[in-house]
Amino acid sequence: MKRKITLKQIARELDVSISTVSKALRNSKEISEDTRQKVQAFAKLYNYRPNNIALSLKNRKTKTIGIIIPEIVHHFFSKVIRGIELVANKRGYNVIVGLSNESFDKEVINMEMLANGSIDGFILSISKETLLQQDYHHFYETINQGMPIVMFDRVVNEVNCDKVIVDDLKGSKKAVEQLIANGCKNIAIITTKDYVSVGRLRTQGYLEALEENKMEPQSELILKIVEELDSEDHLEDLEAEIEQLLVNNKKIDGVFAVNELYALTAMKVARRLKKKIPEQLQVIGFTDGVLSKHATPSLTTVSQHAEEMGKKAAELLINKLENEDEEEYFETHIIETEIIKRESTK
Amino acid sequence: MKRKITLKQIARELDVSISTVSKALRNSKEISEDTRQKVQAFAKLYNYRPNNIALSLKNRKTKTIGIIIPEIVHHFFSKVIRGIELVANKRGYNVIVGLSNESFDKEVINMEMLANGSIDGFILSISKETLLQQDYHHFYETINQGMPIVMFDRVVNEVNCDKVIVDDLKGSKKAVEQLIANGCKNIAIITTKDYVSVGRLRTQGYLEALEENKMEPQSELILKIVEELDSEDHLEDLEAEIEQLLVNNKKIDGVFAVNELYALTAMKVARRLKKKIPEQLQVIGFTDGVLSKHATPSLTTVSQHAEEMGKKAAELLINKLENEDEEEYFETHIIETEIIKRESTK
DNA sequence: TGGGGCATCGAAAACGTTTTCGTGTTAAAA
DNA sequence: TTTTAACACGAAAACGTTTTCGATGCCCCA
Repeated sequence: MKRKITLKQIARELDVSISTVSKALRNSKEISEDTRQKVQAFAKLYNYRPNNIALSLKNRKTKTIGIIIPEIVHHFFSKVIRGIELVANKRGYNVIVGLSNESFDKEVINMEMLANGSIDGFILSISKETLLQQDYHHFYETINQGMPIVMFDRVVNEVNCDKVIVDDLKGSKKAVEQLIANGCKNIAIITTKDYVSVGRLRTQGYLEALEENKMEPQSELILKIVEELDSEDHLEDLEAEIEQLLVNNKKIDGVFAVNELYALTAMKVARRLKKKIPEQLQVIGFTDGVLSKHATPSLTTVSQHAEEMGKKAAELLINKLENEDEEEYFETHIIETEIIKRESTK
Repeated sequence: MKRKITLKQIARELDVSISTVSKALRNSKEISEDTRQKVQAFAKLYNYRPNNIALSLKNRKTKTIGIIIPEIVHHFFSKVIRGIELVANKRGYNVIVGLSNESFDKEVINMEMLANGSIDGFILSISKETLLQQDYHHFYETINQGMPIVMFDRVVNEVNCDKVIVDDLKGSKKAVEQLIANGCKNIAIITTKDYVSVGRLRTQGYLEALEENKMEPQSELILKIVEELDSEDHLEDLEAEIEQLLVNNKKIDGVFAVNELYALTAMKVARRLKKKIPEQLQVIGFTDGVLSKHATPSLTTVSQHAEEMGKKAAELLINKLENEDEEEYFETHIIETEIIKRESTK
């Protein structure tokens, strides 16, 4: 077991100074052809690689970017990570991830751990608890210390930074319009509580679509799920709530769900209630994940191009990192949604 | 925008030496109560945090572990990451991920990027291409440099390191035995080519189960899929192959698939062929993912406890990192599988 | 012969820590 | 009064780089 070789060791072996070795390896013309060859040969033989940590300390940049997301076992987030990793790697950056697990405290702790020199900038999606408490001091502080942040998907207006979002409002509007065009007269929405910004916006899109089509919104067709039911352990409760919605409102012929789980559960309940999909009930979900494609019937969804989001976020961040001199200017990039038609709609 | 404050700045402001500041902050009793208070107050006021990079350089350890996986948009791998992150964080470590994208070159490059001081050890799952080429020099080299590796799931005997695997053989054997117990007489297997170790082992488990139950293996019931068809773009080809299997062998009344996708596709094809599940055809899949739970009918699976694997791998690695003095000793931890019964079996 | 200029190299600082060792001061012991 | 020991602090090295600035030696030309 031999430790990694350093400049100092090479210098000692070849009986030259450390500076000479360093310069020789970087092909400085200060060094004679002879010594250059000698040093490079030796370095190659011993497979010398500069120590990243030392370089980070010297350059005051680590060439790694920190990702903070609420959850990684999630198709959307893992796709975003893949996108980030793709462009990050291409541009010579590494990626270090922290999970907030939807908790405010873990979000703060994770950010503090990484902000102490480990990374050059953040790409993050805000945890639900943080959104609920509306406490954003940790974002302000890191930004204040000169560390750029790019937020994606779950963002917040109060914080001044680059953002990458999907056009939730327009996306859900398009989805509901699709249902209307398909002949639905009574469209229900299954959404989250309003403090989740994406839920709120999607609800708003639903309402706007109805309004613009002269359809009266009916409060009993709007089901706002408390997030506790999102967990796998509470599937039955979720089913019960949706079942109640469908049973109490037999006229419902279209369902727009703000995520995959809600949509699939709705289809499951509908099947139990002997409602034919899409003949009697059409369903569209937001978030195009694996489930949608492989469901029976397969689910029509609003795709939010998660990987694109990741790529864009990484580009924004790295651009900012590599042009520090630029004046302050924050961009909010909107990723267009796209309706992917499958079997759950006519 | 104020940069993060350093010991040197504190020292200058308070007109003491850097060493004094450092000691005061670490509550050294070398420092008088007075100065200690003064320094700590000042540090708190300016929210001083030691620079991680400097600490890493000094201590020659980074307190971060590198993960290399073939793919992150994958329920199994993201669950493993979550497990790793959980115990890593609890023990004060960060996690940095690299994706090999099933490519040998990217695996090597990623490992080289991280091995130059950025991390203390690796947790990885080998890419398919590496398994195919059987070129493991990058593993040997990093181990040789004193950097420990823990492999999980896709491991290889040739490399001497800690491993965490699921008992693929026993797991698939249990699954097939379950099918036999449920009355299946002609059980097909949908598996991968043999160079994927997990595929090979699961096939072996299938064969052993048949043998021990005095059932003759029939080569026409063994379908080995080339990995190119795994991609989302080749779903039709995959379906075609499976359809051929089922059409050519009408007697098949049980299917064991080595992953979720194969199992779900089998069910889809069966439905098209008007085969009732589970009455006429029972299906069990390996890998318990989201798809299984939400499929219709929901899929009976062999769960491999991905999160447990991650946790165990992280524990093995960190233990090794924190007891460097120990003599060489490598452990292969086997995670027990568990059959989760759902609707696709009787 | 003296000096200018070039080619080649080394010393040292810097990045931000921790830690060892030394030093000066003061109070207690002899 | 002198010696000793405790106390409080600072200097410096070390981790592994890169880079600036000198320093040497040599050749060439006046």
